[in-house]
Amino acid sequence: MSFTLATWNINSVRLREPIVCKLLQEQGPDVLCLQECKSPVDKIPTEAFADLGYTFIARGQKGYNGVAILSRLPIEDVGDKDFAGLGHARHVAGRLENGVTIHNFYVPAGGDIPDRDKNEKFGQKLDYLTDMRDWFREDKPEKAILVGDLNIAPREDDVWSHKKLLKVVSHTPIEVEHMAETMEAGDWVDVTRADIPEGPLYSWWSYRARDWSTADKGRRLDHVWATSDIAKSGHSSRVLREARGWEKPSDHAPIFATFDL
DNA sequence: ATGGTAGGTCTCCTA
Repeated sequence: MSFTLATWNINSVRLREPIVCKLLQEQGPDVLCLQECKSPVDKIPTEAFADLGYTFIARGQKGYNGVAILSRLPIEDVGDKDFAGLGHARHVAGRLENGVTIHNFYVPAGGDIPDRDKNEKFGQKLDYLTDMRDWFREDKPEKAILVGDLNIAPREDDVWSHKKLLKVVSHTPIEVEHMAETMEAGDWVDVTRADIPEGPLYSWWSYRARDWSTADKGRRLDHVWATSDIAKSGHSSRVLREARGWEKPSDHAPIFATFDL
């Protein structure tokens, strides 16, 4: 069995219902994981997605955060976890009939100042990653895929300027360390980078840039990981960069990967 | 060094 999975920080699923449908129609992923739905679950516009053959699993809250998994394959809701006890809707998991578990994450952005003494949100981000690490250590994931907006660009070629971003939240050494520990704890493999080892693969460009594509000051904040037992079945990774230029775009582009299992 | 844009909600918070 082969299935294609996509992950996309949608920055309001209600406002962007048309481009979610466009993605489903034009790209036809079997599973689409969304982050920053910014909607209570009962206000997610699921009817249009259902008409295209997609069921959904979601966790939501008013105004902030929110994650959803749209799927045209049968999928079972296998729960969520409130990492770091923030009380935010940032994680949900589903299981496909082939036994593969899909974790959909929206890791806290962490505010502007990369110092937990001066900025509580940065501490929460680090704590969130530490809690993920401890959970994966305790309960070793198998046959699992982890996707989402992890809000960290770990490698030098994951940002437009490594030097200029070393002290910018998303690319600081302490965040990169925390991410590496989380990966190691779950024996996760970065499928996107296993597939495409070199060069920029940005998935986010600020709304504040005048000409985002020409300036191309992007970061790779969105990730597709798989546990090492199934990571080799992942292939055909890509970023749908054009989606950043669609009508009323999200500031993130979707990432794709296909798994043969 | 600074400010720039976007979304949700209800006046400013978050990204």
